[in-house]
Amino acid sequence: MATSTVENYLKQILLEQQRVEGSPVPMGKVASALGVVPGTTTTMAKSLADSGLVNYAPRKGVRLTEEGEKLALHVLRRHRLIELFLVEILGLGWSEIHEEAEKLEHVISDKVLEKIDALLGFPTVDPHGDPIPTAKGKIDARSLENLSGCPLGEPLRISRITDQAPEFLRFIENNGLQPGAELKISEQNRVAGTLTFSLSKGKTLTIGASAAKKILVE
Amino acid sequence: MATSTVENYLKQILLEQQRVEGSPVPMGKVASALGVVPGTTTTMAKSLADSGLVNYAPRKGVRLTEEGEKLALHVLRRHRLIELFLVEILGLGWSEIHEEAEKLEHVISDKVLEKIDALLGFPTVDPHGDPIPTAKGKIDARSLENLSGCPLGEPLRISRITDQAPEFLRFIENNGLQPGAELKISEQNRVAGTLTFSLSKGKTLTIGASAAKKILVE
DNA sequence: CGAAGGATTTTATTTGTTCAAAATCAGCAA
DNA sequence: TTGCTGATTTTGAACAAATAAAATCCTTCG
Repeated sequence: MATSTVENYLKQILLEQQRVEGSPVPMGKVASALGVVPGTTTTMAKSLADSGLVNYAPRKGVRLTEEGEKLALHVLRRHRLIELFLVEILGLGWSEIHEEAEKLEHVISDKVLEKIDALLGFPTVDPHGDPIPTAKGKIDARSLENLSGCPLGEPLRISRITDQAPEFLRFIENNGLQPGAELKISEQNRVAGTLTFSLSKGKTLTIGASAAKKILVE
Repeated sequence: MATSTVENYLKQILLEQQRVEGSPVPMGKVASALGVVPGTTTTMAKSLADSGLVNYAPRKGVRLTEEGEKLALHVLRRHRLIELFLVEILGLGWSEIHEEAEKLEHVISDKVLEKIDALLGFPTVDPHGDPIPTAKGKIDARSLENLSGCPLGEPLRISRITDQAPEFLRFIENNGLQPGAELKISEQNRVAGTLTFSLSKGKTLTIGASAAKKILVE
């Protein structure tokens, strides 16, 4: 059985590789995502390759095999269902659930997971709007626009926040920018790197381009 | 911070030492309770002693220090609250919760634990009737009689089952012997080592002395 | 082309946890 | 007292995961 460490590597590789289609994930990316020194990931890459979970090309990077991806998706499913569970059932704050889920995802059995899934009514997205893989390993791969690339004036609905950092999430929460919130962009200043929009409740807000990139809408 | 392994040792030592008041817990007991070879526990005992969590007397055994006991009680609290949670909220079967809790108890944060505690209405016993230590580390130490030492004819109420083995718990469940069930002993055969009693619903059951010892009543 | 720089891999160590098997000890029995 | 037996400790080795620092390899730039 895969250790927590292995599960973390696989999950992280999955997350990295679904953002750059096709090419292998460089070891440096994996190392910084997991907070270990690069040397460690090289060692791990070899051992994952030995177990048939990734394809490893030295000096290039790794890519999940079919089996590795299946496992990674299962970990991701656990992670996201747990996050939703923590918010919906236990009433934890938006910004604190990621770390909790990070630990729980490795010890929750399938039995418990399916109970949670049922209790939540078989949801399809987690609190950040990230899609929850199904038990069979299917995941909604629909790609959304981020705020900074949207036309002015049109009504938009936030559907996903792609940054789990507590400070950022607290900012999102404090300003009512959770998935589901509706807004209209009123002004975009490319030079200043800012973007101004109004929320449905009339409030107006200005944020930087880097923050806007982390907010996906439809 | 204590690793899962350390937490397991402490919890197990606590469980052993509360059943034999005063004397140190021999290493052999610890080893078999944790399913490791005796040599391993000797090594661990020394390192726990170095951290000030136990007092270790070579060839005698270990005893928790105040600090060790505090930690152990906290682990036990997590374990028992989680068991109750799994039964009450997620609807898991009686006999399958122990193993689940065994893994979860090491990754649940205090924050989550207190949410669970509140959700359950601040319970004092887990599904097996075992007392749940408070957040402050107090535990109900009331000692109960076991079935095999009780007088005939008197009405008794089951309050605790002291064996977590799934097969035994399934037996208990199938015969309606959960904590709360009421019964009257009708016959005790010391020679045959059996004990017969009738449940409130009129059903009559005969069990062996070893099983009777694991059922505590009041 | 050749050197510089950044990313990656190697190598040698460390930490935590475990096992197998040999060595030691304590208490009891003859 | 001697010796046995069963419990405990020691010793040597393994595995998973990580680090630090030296070595190596691409790519690109002058």
